[in-house]
Amino acid sequence: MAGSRRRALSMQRPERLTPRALLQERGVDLRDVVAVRAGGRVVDLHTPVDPGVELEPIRAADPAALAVLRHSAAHVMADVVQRLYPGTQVTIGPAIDSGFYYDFDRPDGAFTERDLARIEKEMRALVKRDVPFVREEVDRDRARELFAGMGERYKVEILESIPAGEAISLYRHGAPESKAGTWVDLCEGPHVPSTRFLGAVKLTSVAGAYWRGDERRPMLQRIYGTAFPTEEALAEHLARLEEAQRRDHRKLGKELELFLFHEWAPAMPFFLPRGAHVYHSLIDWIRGLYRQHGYAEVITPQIFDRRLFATSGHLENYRENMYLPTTGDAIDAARGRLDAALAAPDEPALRERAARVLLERDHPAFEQLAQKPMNCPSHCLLFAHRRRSYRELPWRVADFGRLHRYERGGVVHGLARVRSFCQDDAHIFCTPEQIADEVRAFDELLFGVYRAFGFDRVAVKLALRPEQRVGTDELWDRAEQVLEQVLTETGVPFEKLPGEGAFYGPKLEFHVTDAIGRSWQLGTIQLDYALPERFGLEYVGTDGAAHRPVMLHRAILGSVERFLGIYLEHVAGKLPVWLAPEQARIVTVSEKHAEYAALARDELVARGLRVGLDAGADKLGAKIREARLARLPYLAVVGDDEVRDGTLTPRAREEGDLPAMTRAAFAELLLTQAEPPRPAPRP
RNA sequence: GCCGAUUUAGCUCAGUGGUAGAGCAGCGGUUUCGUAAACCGCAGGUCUGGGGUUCAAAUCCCCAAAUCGGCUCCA
Repeated sequence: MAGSRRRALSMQRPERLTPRALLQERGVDLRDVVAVRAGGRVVDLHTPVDPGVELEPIRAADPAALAVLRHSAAHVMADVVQRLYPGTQVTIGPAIDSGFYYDFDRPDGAFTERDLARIEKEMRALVKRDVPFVREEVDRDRARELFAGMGERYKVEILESIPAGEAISLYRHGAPESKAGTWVDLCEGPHVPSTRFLGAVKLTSVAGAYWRGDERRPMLQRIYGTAFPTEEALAEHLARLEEAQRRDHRKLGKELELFLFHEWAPAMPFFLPRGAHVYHSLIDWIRGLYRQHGYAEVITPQIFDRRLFATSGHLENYRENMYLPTTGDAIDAARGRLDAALAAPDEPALRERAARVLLERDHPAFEQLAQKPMNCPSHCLLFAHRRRSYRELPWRVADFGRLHRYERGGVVHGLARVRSFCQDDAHIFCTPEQIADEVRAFDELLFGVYRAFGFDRVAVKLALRPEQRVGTDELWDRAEQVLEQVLTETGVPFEKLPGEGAFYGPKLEFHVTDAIGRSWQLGTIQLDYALPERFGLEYVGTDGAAHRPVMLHRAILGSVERFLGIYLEHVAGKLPVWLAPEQARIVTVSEKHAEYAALARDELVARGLRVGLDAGADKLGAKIREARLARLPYLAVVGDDEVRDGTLTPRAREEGDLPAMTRAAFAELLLTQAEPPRPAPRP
């Protein structure tokens, strides 16, 4: 066994030294060395390594140091928590992208903001004392005895899940001479040499989290925090968080009067005129691209007989996310039958029927209808409505239909996750031979669209078959293969996500990185052999025989709602001229200039521009402030000079003051920028 | 759905058991002004909804809803 041989080797070779000793020999300054990279692994300075292994110090400023530092901060936090709140058990506490967390099982309730402040204070004190971290390898039985003795049930469970033969390591920190003693955790490491390296720690929030992420297991208390080598780095991080808060699309949506929510339609956005304008502009732009790329747009119903979704498999596989509406008539009829049955309680047959009405799900009045959560099934009906020829393929059907999906209360979030939305959805019906070309063409179109919006970093993921799925394994094999092949051919780097595919087919996911470094999934293309099968779709091939088409589900923006939210945050509410609901506003210096300002506004509006007018009694400064807060691309000042010369003095959102220009020149300036972008080919 | 928090005027928020407040926005008036907030006044509230405790509830307790941060799930 590898583990025991490693131990045996180390016994034979007592010359194994610690990286600290080895680096000191080489005269390396160790003051800011957090850990070392030793033959591809990150290890502590005090963990002996095999002689001759390549050592590369990781210094505090190195990005790789952050994870080590934060994981150590999690230990310090757990130590403090267990001292302050006796009886609390520890579970796991990893470093994450933005910091770290530790999950606790605390018998006497949840942690409050106040608790966080208290814990943070104690952590700082411990950091200041600069106590060392020490690693110790022990055998499994000793570790079990240790944690069982401390009553740490979760640690014992983790211990049991460590594969036999793997080394069991403990980490201690603390001052044995002090009253607090040392604190020990079952941990793989590595850790910083001593608490001094945790330059700046901050606890950020508390949350519930299931043990091992499983909603059937106990709910634990998770404390989130973050740590940086210096106070400056922490301050920078907090500033970034504030920036994200400033850009929050929910806040911008309210401030810029784009959309709102109401508790009578939870998680279903209402778009105000300005928001609706942006929304429609996005759709119109995509529509224009469709015309160039051989798509045909269709309109399909909202509500269907249940048989549509029984055929597609949605009622079986997607039921928990579906709205199953009914009609007043159906309810009244059911109620009538129920009343009649209850009025004749001596009739066993009627009583039985009443019982069935009460059971609702057995009664035909319920679940007769289904609100569509996806467009694909109705597109299958369109395909099937007459005989199709191979000459018609690929048939690309686009649909901006409104979709409704019931999402659990805790998961909805602004525009990012809603219950009513539309996608830039299209389905491509094609022959198996056409798949690769279609995926390639889509890929090209998608990258062009993202670049047009300023999303330059795109990550591609290949989501493979999930557990709950329709279709045979052979179909899945073929589908997964073809997607992987196209990606490999086009040379797009990608990551595989096992188990993440849709229930009807594997998919490519396209994730963009926004202006402040966050990643969002937007587009997707999904391969589907199953739906054509279920709907019995066929086309006549060159051979005169019937063949089954393949279906590709694809979207570039994803949901228009979600895209709008992400894009608003990407541009911090500063919509470009082509999308801005109000492209410019004429503001007057005083009310004397109102007449000329109205004339200028009318002229611009007549040229198709979206121009507002502020001729009110406020001072110029106030009007400018208001226009700036509304993030208007341009304002144009009108005072005595402009009225005299027949000009406007524009002020641009980005460039600031511009020289006075004629009204026609200003119109030209706006018109050139009002042109929607053209998706550029990949460089 | 689960854990925790929040909900007071259109918006942002103060008010912790004893007569509901501020700023901004709105409306009216005064001012007619040159690049991020003129001045004065007026109006605006079943304190999210329902139930309870109390002489008395925005405030304490219970139930529900919505929202926020997470978990789980996803476009």
